[in-house]
Amino acid sequence: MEHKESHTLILNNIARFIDLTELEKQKYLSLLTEIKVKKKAFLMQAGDLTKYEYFIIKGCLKVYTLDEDGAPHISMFAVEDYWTGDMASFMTKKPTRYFIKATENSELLGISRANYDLLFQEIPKFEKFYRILYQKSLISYIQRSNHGISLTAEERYIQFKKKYPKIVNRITQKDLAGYIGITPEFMSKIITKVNKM
Amino acid sequence: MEHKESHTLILNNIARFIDLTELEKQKYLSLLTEIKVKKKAFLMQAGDLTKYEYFIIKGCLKVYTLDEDGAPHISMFAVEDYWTGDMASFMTKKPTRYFIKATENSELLGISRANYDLLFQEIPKFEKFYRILYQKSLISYIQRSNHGISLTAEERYIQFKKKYPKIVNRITQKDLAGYIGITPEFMSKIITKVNKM
DNA sequence: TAAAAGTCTTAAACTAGTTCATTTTTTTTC
DNA sequence: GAAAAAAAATGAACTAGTTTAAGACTTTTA
Repeated sequence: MEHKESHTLILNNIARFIDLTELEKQKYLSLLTEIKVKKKAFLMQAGDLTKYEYFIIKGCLKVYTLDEDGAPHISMFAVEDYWTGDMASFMTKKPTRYFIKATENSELLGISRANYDLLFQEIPKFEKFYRILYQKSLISYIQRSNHGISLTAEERYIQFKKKYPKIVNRITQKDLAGYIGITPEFMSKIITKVNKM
Repeated sequence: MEHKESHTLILNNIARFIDLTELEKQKYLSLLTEIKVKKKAFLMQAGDLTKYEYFIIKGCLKVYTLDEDGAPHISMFAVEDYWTGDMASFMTKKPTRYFIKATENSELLGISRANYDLLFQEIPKFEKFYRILYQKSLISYIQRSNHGISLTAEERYIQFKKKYPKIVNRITQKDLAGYIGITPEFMSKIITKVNKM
């Protein structure tokens, strides 16, 4: 059966780890909510209760916290075919400390907490999907947390370019600095230096 | 039914997220391997193929990599009731870049990759167990990777003491420095400073 | 399309964390 | 329980990254 483009995208993402029957696909899609968010608009702000976990169909968003001095620390950039949200807040139902802001006009599919719970009852195969999804995310966050404490800012920048070549060109240098964990001024120095190497 | 102490420990860990019948418990326990490792001995060294994922019954181990200069970067301390290993290498069946060394005489239960795969076939409920286990680990690694880039070494030390009060007293200052991501000399300075605050 | 707002660059003075070297204290080993 | 090995403390000289400030460039908005 033919699906609309956004549905094909998310079903392909899921098909990486589990096979669904046509009926299961329909059931799954019925649990999702379509969300559009314009450039510069917020999907989530600190203090909000986290309604959804999100899958990005189109666009780019930054996920960040603000420290006591008001400086942003970006924990991820979410683009097409990525999952994002604040899992801690989504699971505990406590207010989030994160902001999620679109850096481009974006289209997402969201799953609510109620539907997430329902999903496992109705299609237990999704336990496997999330088991593998979380396992892969875990591997990449373990590496990131090691790199954060063991590499210099310059090395982290080089790693980022290698790992996410397509994302580098879609974000500002300032936001990249917020992800690498340095000031925009020092980011500028690093880029100048690395580019002339 | 009565289980031996190490089995009670791991079954309680699993009972946090799923209920098993007595038969399932027996089946699960039959898939595990008992492992003992003496203080200063390695459970794993860079270059090894990762045979097991481990559950710690007793003792303490450090999981770390060595950088080009030979400096250790510790990614976790594993104590009683913790899970550890190198998930990336365990899943991909490629050699690990990690060392796991016992800092105390330790007893573990290991599950091999073959038995891990078998487990999901025989007791599909374990998909849920690992889904939740990985989800919780992910939440804590996301936080750690954010802290690594946004907090000062002193703040990371204070966080560590708050989060793992029992572990602080079981490890050397040098190893703690390797975890915080600083030199032992600077660790010494921070501790002196924080203790007189 | 002009003005406003935000981003990027550069530079000088500063601070957090490193390096290297030495001494003291604690732990391990025989 | 003495000797050896490892860990911890201290200090001086150094480097990676911050802060503040100002000017140039780019993007957004009316």
